[in-house]
Amino acid sequence: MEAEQIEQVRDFNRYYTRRLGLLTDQYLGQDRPLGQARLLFEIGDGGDLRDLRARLGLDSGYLSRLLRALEDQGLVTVGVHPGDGRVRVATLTAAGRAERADLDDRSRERIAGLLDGLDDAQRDQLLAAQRQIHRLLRLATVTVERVPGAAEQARACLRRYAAELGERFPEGYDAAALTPPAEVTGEQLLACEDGIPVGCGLWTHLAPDVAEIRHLWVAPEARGLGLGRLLLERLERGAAADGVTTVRLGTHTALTEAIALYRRSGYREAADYSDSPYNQLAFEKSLQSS
Amino acid sequence: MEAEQIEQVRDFNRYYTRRLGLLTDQYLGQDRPLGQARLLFEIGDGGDLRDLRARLGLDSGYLSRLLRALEDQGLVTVGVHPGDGRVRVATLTAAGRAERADLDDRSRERIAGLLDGLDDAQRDQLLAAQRQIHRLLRLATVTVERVPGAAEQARACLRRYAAELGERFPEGYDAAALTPPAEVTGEQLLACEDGIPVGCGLWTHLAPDVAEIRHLWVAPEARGLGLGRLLLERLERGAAADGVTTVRLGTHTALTEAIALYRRSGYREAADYSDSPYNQLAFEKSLQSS
DNA sequence: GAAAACCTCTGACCCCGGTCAGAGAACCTC
DNA sequence: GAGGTTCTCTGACCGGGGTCAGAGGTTTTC
Repeated sequence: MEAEQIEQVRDFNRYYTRRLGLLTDQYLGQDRPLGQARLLFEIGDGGDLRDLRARLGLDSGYLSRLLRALEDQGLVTVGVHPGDGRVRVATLTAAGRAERADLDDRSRERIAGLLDGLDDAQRDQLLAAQRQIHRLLRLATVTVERVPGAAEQARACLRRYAAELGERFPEGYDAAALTPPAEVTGEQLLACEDGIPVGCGLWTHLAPDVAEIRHLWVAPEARGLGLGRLLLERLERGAAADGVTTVRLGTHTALTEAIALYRRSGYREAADYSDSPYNQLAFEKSLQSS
Repeated sequence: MEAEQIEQVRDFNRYYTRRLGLLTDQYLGQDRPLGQARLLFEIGDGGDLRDLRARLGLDSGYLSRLLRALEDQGLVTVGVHPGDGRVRVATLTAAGRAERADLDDRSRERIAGLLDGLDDAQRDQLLAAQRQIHRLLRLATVTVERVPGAAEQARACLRRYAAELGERFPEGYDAAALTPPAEVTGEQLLACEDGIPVGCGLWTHLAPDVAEIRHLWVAPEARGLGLGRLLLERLERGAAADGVTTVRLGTHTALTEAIALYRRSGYREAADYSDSPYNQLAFEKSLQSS
């Protein structure tokens, strides 16, 4: 990686935070301490203090005092949780909601003021570039790790996968078919974003030089990042390193994005090799060592 | 402007600042208060306390205490200004320079760690998108205002313009030729970024329905933003509103970017209308009312 | 029903960023 | 050289963010 690229990113960050400081921090800290403002937003439609503390990462004493301040201003009421007398819940009063909406408006106005200086085409360019950066940064922070077949996080992914297939297949889906093989002879990968699982995939041996890729799935909230391609490439690389020269996989005609991904990645339709009723299409790819 | 666009910008800002908080603030405030870290950077190769105060916007008492803290840590020495005994100057010690370099490195490493998750093509995309945003934000914050012909900031622009022409014209340039007409019958525009002049331009009447555009210039530090085009459009719009149907302008063959801009903007080469020796090329455009 | 676990609040405390008033030294002007 | 100006430092002060220990309730467990 070039030092110049790093410098450019730093420059951009400097510029952007400076501009943003003018756009964001000030609007929040208008006449209210920042902590209070953040809390006002986070309370939203009410919440346990326990939750709020966790979400904002606050000390219990600190939170308590912030809430008192907001209560004194008539923006918040704190009551007892109906189910558990130890827990307390905060809710916004009408004045609190108005105040929050007001902060929100001011923020929006600032952004509008900025966008005002651009014409339509330029605005579209700006938004497109932002989407691009957002996408790339998310992708860059995703970690992909090898995990044992029984890993709980991987199973959680498979459960979500099964639920999705049940919705998407016209004939429904029997979750039993997704159970991972008793022992994975290849490897299973788990993708996490900020510690939360957002994708998985595995390959096993069908023969010493033939592998099957299965359970390749990306969580809906992480789609469009290019994570499917990333997982697929890692799986292929792992298999190739293990002597595999041919990769097969089966899929269902309802999974159109997956099929498109396979085609883009060099897979060609092949004779069916599986007896699963859900594998309506079979694909194959030879791995050239590179 | 669509509410949705504003929301998207806000979302991006939220995401980016969160990510950046992990990338930037922490590295600075590693084990040193933020104020001290900023000061460490700003001192650089030494500087008057007076300057530092102005640049960082600090109270003299506060600065004094920050410096004491850094001095106690052996990172900075404060001496007397050779020329003026009242003024004091701060310089980094070897340890101070090392510390600064260290902070710098840590920042760089964070960025490198982020970019690590991307392949070459994605990195290029990221940088391109950042450049795009940077450009558009700068353009969005530029203000363009009508100013009287004698405005000091406009004259400053013209002086810089003349200096540049002197360098770029093989035959040199006589600054007298740039003096604005005694009275501008049209209007003069001044573009400023953060209050600093970065461009200018004006039009005057050659006849009731014919205008000449002159002194269209963009400061080197603001080139590539699309500011030239912006100024040109505003001038044309202003002239059109005043009944002008034909705009003329003359330029020099050495000013290739300007010529390209005129061509892009619908100007066609025309017969020379001016007697200025620097106007080697003449352009003309009819304004259709729109 | 007693002990343990859980949740919240209170008071005390810390550091940092920031401001103010005034003292003191050096400089400039006349 | 007197008097005003400029620059810096010191001490005092404030508010906000943040942490800690412990008191006091409520709930769960045994």
